[in-house]
Amino acid sequence: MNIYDIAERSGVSIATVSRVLNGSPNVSAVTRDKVMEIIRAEEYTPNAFARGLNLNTMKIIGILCTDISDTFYAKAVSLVEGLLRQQGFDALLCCTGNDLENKKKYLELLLAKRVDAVILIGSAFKENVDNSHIENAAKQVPVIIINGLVELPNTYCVYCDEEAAVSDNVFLLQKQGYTNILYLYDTLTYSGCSKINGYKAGLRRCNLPFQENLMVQVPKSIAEVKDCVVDLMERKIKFDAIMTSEDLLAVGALKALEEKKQTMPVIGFNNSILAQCSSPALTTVDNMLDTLCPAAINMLTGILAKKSVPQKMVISAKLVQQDTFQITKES
Amino acid sequence: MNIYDIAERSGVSIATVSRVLNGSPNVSAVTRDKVMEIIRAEEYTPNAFARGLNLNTMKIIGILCTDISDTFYAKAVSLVEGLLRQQGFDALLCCTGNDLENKKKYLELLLAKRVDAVILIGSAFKENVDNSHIENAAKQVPVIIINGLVELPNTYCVYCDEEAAVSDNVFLLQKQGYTNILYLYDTLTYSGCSKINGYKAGLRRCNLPFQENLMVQVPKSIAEVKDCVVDLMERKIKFDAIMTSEDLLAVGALKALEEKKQTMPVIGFNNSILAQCSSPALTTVDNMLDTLCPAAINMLTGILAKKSVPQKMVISAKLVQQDTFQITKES
DNA sequence: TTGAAAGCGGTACCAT
DNA sequence: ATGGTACCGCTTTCAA
Repeated sequence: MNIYDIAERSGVSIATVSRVLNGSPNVSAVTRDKVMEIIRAEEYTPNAFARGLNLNTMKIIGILCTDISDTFYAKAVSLVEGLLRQQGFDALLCCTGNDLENKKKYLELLLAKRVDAVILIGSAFKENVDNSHIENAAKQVPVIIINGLVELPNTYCVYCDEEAAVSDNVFLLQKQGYTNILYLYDTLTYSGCSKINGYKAGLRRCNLPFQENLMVQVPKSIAEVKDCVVDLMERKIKFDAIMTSEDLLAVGALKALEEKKQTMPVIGFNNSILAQCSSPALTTVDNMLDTLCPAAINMLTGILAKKSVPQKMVISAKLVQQDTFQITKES
Repeated sequence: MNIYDIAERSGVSIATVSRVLNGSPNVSAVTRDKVMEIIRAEEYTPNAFARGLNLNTMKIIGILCTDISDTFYAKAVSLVEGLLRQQGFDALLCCTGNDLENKKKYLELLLAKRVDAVILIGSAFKENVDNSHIENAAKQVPVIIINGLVELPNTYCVYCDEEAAVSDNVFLLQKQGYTNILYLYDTLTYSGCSKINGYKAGLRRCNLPFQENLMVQVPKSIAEVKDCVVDLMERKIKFDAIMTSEDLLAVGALKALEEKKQTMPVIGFNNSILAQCSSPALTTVDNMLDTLCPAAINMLTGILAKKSVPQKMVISAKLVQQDTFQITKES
């Protein structure tokens, strides 16, 4: 069933059927009704490929993320997908993992499908050496980065000032007398590095020394983090508070503390469901996905509508105080 | 840049360029090399819409799930997306929520995009009354249901025997002397109902009475579940073990137990990351997504290759014993 | 091995 | 308000 069949059955030309389909005002009510009736009766749906070929768009946005089974990305994708749909777009999802070759390959796959734009979720897409794949992509379609920073033509970033957030946390901990702050991180993405910078900046701000052995890289696994932290404690590394680059790591740290029957402030990152699950509930940093995602989609629609939009938008994070650390009144 | 440009620049016809692009053997090596060189030099990518229009496929599979921010669905989508990509498909993601109207609407949106097949993740898509939308969809493309059961022409289901799993758990608990088992559930999807049936079947199997007030529906929120369970305890409802339809609910229950300084067996469902996060780590049921998803994709590729595949595949669940309940040796 | 040309199913311009 | 038709960029059949 195609537009020719509908035209024939309704006794009009395909041009008129097309007008009806696209809600053109230049159709008489009588004709419109007649055509619509046939369309409904035949349960006709226009061929999206043919439309795409003409209009050069199928209203599909490519979403790239490293791993959607990670609660943080899952939440981001969930928000983005919903917002895109509100705007009449579909979301083509592509999970790349952390391998650069895959990221490049998948980005090209998305572009080959002629998506209208690409949204990169997470800073894992900013490589430290070579961002040429993003640069090339941006030559074809707008590239929006959520929670990452890549400054190139036709790329737009919406992110949270995680560096400041971590620095602030160091400051808050120090203010309450915690001066040996263990910092656990997993990846060295742009975001990962920002947080480390924040950690160091926070220490400087508080005139605290940076201690090499208090900044440790751990695998992204609760059990392994737990083992690492237990190991640190058994090796008598001295620390009186823990900050992490991700809630998951903090949960591992909590398990270590529990095992060693110790207690100290712990601050996670991402305000994920894990922070509520752990016991005690984790104090964590909300990096404001609920704000970032709508902002990103606004940017996107602005860009596609050829409006002028800022290339960069920074939002400050928010500390969510649960059981593992509370700001005292005076601080 | 289109196939005509490439043809012109390489001094051949578009037919030949097309052959080169599609790896046809009927092209001389010389011609092939010449054309490929131009293609590379011009960074030409064939227009997917035009291809789609001809071949009537863009190799895109629609994925419907109710909520991808739920860890269970996130994991399923993650697996499915990766497997599809291995097979050269892209995934068009669509999160519907639980509203039937939305489910219908979004299913039609996917079909309008001419996806090659639809994968429904979760039993939430089997409505108790009206599954006509699925039936209609299946008239156009194969419909695969992961962890749900809908028996209609051109629909294929891969699911886990959750009823048996719950029943078995009741049996195991009873064997260790727990006879007043609280069952917490949230939704009454097909899966939700199966589990309830399993709970009742388990009780019958053990000659235990079904107690109305030990089967309670709760909101899908840790804090609210906790409040509910605390409330039950304060109302002196007697129970000595807890089973839930989802890990999240079990986490809430654990929080209640912690608050009331009580301890008893708790068994969650889904083997999600939440089960590892909670403290103590939750004993939970693995509904075998790692097996279900590959099986589903195998089915799908079989169907699209016009091979004969079974319409239904059932896999048994597996109890993952962590800290909140262990099977003793003799049981 | 290669090319010409007919579709695929729409959109939109130009007439009427 | 309506119709005729060129065109979007590719695949594929048929001839040569």
